[in-house]
Amino acid sequence: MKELSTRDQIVEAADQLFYQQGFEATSFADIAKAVQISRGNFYHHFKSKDEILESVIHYRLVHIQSLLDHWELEESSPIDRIKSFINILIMNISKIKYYGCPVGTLCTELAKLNHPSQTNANRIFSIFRDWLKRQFRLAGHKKRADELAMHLLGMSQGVATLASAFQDEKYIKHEVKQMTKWLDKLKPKE
Amino acid sequence: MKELSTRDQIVEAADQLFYQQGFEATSFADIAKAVQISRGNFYHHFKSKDEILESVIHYRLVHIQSLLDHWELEESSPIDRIKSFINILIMNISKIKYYGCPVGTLCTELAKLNHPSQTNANRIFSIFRDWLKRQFRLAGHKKRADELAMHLLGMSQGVATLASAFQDEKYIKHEVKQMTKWLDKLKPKE
DNA sequence: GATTTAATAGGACACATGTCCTATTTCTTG
DNA sequence: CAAGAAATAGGACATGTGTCCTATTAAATC
Repeated sequence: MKELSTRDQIVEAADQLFYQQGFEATSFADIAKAVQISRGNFYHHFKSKDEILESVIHYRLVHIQSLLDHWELEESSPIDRIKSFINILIMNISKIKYYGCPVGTLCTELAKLNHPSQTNANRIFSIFRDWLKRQFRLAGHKKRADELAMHLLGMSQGVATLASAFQDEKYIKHEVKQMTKWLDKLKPKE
Repeated sequence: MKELSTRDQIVEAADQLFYQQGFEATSFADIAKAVQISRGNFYHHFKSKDEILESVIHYRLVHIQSLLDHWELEESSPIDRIKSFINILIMNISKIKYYGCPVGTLCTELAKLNHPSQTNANRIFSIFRDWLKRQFRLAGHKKRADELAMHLLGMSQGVATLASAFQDEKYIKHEVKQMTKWLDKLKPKE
């Protein structure tokens, strides 16, 4: 059991709550209650709600980057790395079933709110996009790398959205199989 | 120019605002201002915000159903009908670029709010799903009909989500082409 | 034309929320 | 140990929101 600073506890609690309830629907009081601190203490660490959001986005950026770095070392072939990406859907299947994709749902909400942090949140998508692009390029898809990256990103977004609407885990599993098959059949054209 | 009842004006304004700003982020005052009526008058037509939401969902259900019915009459082959569905992404491209899919984003938000109307909103997805399923079956895909319907629904959801995150119309157009190609290459297995 | 019903306006009210302030406690540092 | 800084608590405040009430006007019905 790690000893986390109050600030980190707040960020982690906010991260979860923003994911499960949405940013707007999550109040200061909600987060304070989750961490079991007073609102006053809260304000000592974060001057505003937007500041928490910034920290949560940064927290996610770092977390995801380290995940991708890990795969870069762990898996030997680019195709296997991409499969690790696809497998996120399986790893988080029970949460996705209820709350969809944490990245997609946040970006969508911030877009509607026209929130200043919108651009920063979209960077999370960009990290995935660039990483996937890199893997596809390494796999020999020189010119289509970005196109394929976007396609795969879009697929997983759609799966997450539908899965949460229909609360259907079986659908996720089936689509993951299809995506893996699609990946294996992909042949470099150049 | 049609003469719309105040009630219908409210529903249409709420429909737009819920799409562009989200349900939670849209206040009574916002809708009242859009229709240019007082809050008092407002409350005469709708007792609560949830009641407006119910009406908006019903409004969308009816609208979409009539759209699908129209395609059923207009297009002769099931494949062409499915292409009409795919083409929604092009018809609404400029709005999707900013706000994503009206169905997906609403269902996602209501899921996070754990809102009572969640089930009703998901019915919009079901209308599309059942209709697509029907078309695929007519096209000869007996056993895979629902699977293919869900796949196509998921694809378009993903496209809408990513397109709004990256504000990229070109991506939409490209994916639509891919989907159309995929559809043409689909061969019934039985 | 008189009476009832619907529509509209504008304000009142309770509540939650983000923000901020001021004490008190705990920790750090010289 | 003493002095300063950081952390925590709890309450104050303005604002916005959903809800509701009471008048006044317009429409409909007999």
